[in-house]
Amino acid sequence: MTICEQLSKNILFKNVGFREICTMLEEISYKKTSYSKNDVIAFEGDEVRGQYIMLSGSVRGEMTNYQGKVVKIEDIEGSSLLAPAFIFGGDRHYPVDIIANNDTECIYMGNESFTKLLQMNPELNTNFRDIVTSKTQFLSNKIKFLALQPIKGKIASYLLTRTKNNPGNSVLLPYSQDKLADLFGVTRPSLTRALRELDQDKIIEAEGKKIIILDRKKLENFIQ
Amino acid sequence: MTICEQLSKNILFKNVGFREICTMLEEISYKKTSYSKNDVIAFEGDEVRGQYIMLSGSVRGEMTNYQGKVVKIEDIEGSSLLAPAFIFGGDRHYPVDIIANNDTECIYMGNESFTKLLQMNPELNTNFRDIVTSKTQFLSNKIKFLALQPIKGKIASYLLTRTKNNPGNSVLLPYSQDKLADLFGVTRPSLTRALRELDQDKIIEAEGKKIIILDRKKLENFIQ
DNA sequence: ATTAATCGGTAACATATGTTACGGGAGGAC
DNA sequence: GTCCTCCCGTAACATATGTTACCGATTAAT
Repeated sequence: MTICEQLSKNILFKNVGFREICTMLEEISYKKTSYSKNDVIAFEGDEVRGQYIMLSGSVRGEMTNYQGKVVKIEDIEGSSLLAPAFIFGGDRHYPVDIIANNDTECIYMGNESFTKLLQMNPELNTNFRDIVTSKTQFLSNKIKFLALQPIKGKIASYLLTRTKNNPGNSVLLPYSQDKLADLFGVTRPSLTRALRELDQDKIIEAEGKKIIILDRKKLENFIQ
Repeated sequence: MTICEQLSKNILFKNVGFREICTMLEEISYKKTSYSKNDVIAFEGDEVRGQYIMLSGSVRGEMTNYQGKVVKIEDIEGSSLLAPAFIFGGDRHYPVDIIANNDTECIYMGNESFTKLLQMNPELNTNFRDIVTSKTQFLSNKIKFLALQPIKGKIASYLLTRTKNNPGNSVLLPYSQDKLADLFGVTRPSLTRALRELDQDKIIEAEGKKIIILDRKKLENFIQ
C-alpha cells in the first residue's frame, strides 16, 4: 500500500481525495519512520519540532507519576496524529512518552512543512481543528476519571462505559489487571482489592479478566 | 465602550481590525448577556448549543469530585471564549460549571452563527485553533498537577511556577488557603497540614498568605 | 518436558489524605 | 463596642491507597 493510500485513511485527510493527497505530498518534505514494539517514539518533555502522522500500527501515551509509576493516558490506534495539540501554541513539548504498542509506521514532517500542508486545503484545517478539539474533550474526561474519583468509581466508569452500547452485563477486560491499573493510575494490588470488595458485595462478579455486572444501580452510585 | 471595541481585545479576534469586526457582527445574530458575582453561566453536563465570547469580567470553571467537593479547574479572565473545545466534536456538553467571579459580560451566538463567523475570516479560524490548542496544553498540565502528585508536590509546583520569572523567593498567595485547596483538589486542613510540615522542615516559611521559599532544591524534589 | 515469565489473589503494614470539630485572631457591619 | 463572619491552625480519628512480599495457576519459551 502506498503512503498516499495509507494517508487517505488518516483522520487528518477525511474528505480529501486520494489524488489530492498525492499532489500535496509531492510539494512537502517529509520522512517515513518505522518502529517496533516498545520503541519510544518521543519522550515526555522533548521539544515538538514537527508532526508525526500515523500510517499504521498502534501507540500509547504514558505519563509518569511522582512515584515513578507509569500511568497510561491513551492508546492511539491506526491512523491519527501524535501530540497534535503541541506543535502550535506556547508549550511545544511532548506531554507524554509516546511508545509503539507494536509495529508502527509514521511519516514525520517539520513544523513549517506541516503548516504549509494545512494551508493547502481548508478541509485539512477543519480536520486538524476537530482532532485537537476531540483531544481536549478526551483530556477533560480524563481529569474527571483520574483525579476526581476513587478506585471503585474508576472501575464503575470503566465497566459502565464498556457496556453502554451493549445489551449484556458481562465485560471481558481487554488486558491484564496490571495494565488496567496503569490506566487507572493505581497499583495492581489496590485494583485487585477493589475488585474483590465489589465482588464480595455482590455488585459485580469478577474472575480474572471476566467481569459480570450484577447490580448496575449500585455500580452507578460509585461514579461522581 | 462598544461591543466591537471590546471584542477587538478578545483573543479570538487577534490580528483582526476593529472595522472588520463590526462588519462581521452585523451579519451575525447574537445576544448580549450579563452576569453578577457567583451567577452560574452554564452547568456541567448541559448541552453546548453555542459559543459565549467574553467581553469583560472574570469567570471560573469548576468540577465536582465524588465527595461533592468543588475543584476549581481554571479562572478565565478578561477576553476569551467559554468552553471553546465543546462546540464542535462528539461530546458537546459543558465539562465544568462556569461561574462568574464578578460582573461579567458576554455575547452568545448559536452553533451555526459561530460557524458562520469563523468562516468569514481565516484569521479567526487560526485563532480559534490556537485557543483550543492552548486549552489542550492546559488540561494536559492539569492532569499532571491534579492526578499524578501528592499535596506537597502540588504546593511545590505552584510556588515554583509563581516565582519562575521572579527573582525573589517570597510568594503572596492570591487567595485564601480555602480557595487554594479547591484549586489543588484537596481539603483545607490537609493543605494547611502540608504547609505546616514544609515549614517545620525549613523548606518554606509559611505564615497565612505569605510564603517564603527557603530551600528551592528540596522543594523541587517534591515535583514529579 | 522443563523452565521461565506472567498473572491474579492475598496479607500485613505504612502512608497520605479526608473528616470532624474546636479555638482564636482579624476585620467588617451595625 | 459588640456581633458576626471568614480565615487559619490544630488535633484525633477514619479511610483509601500504596508497599512489599509471597503463593499458586496459567501461559510462553526453550
